[in-house]
Amino acid sequence: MTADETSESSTWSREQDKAFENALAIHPEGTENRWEKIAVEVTGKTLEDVKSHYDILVEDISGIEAGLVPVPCYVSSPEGSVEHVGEGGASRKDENSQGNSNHKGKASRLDQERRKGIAWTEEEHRLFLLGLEKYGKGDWRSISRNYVVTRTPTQVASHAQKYFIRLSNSMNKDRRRSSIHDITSVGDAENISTTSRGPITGQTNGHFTAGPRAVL
DNA sequence: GTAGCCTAGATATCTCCTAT
DNA sequence: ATAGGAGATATCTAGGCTAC
Repeated sequence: MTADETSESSTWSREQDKAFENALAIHPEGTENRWEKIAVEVTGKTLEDVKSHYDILVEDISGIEAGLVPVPCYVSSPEGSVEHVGEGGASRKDENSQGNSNHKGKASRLDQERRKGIAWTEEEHRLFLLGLEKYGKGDWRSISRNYVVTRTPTQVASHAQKYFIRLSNSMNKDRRRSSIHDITSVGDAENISTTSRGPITGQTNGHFTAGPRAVL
């Protein structure tokens, strides 16, 4: 994303961005007069503005999908926690749920294996939001494969879990520490500590659910 | 400086869906 | 009908931040 930051006419404030994201979710593809409705929601922006903003977003996604946009690559930390890239999700799960039901144990857990983990970067989180917007809630595999390629589906799901918890909590509590989950739209990166409401909630088609059993 | 609280990532387990 | 795969949810643990 660069275009909208350079040209003044297309400068988007955080609030506008959030309103835009909100509107996108509220008026999914297929909605009649979608862009007009979205433009109404985003104060200070015209129909053309929101359209071009969306185009930029789409271009961004295309670039990411085409591998043109470099993403941080944490292939294997010292402990080898993030190797992913591929069908990650199943990997560990297979080992656990498949045969080793005997050790729910931490024994094999290499005590230290659990620790830390690599913190999500804003970039990853934004990719996550993009993927969430495109594939919707539940399709962690696709999001992992096409957007947050540095994370396994399991990691994405875990991140999503916390994200949505944070989201629902933040509705009621203003008194929260800032966190990466405060970035609720792809253009919200610099606004981490502000009270952001206008989250991408995984509504791809106007419905909240994407997975077979929508909970959360 | 210390204690307590909050956040976030990882992991374990359960449930449901789909393929064979 | 069964097995395997995938997502959802609960819980644990570590680190960071805030208040005292």
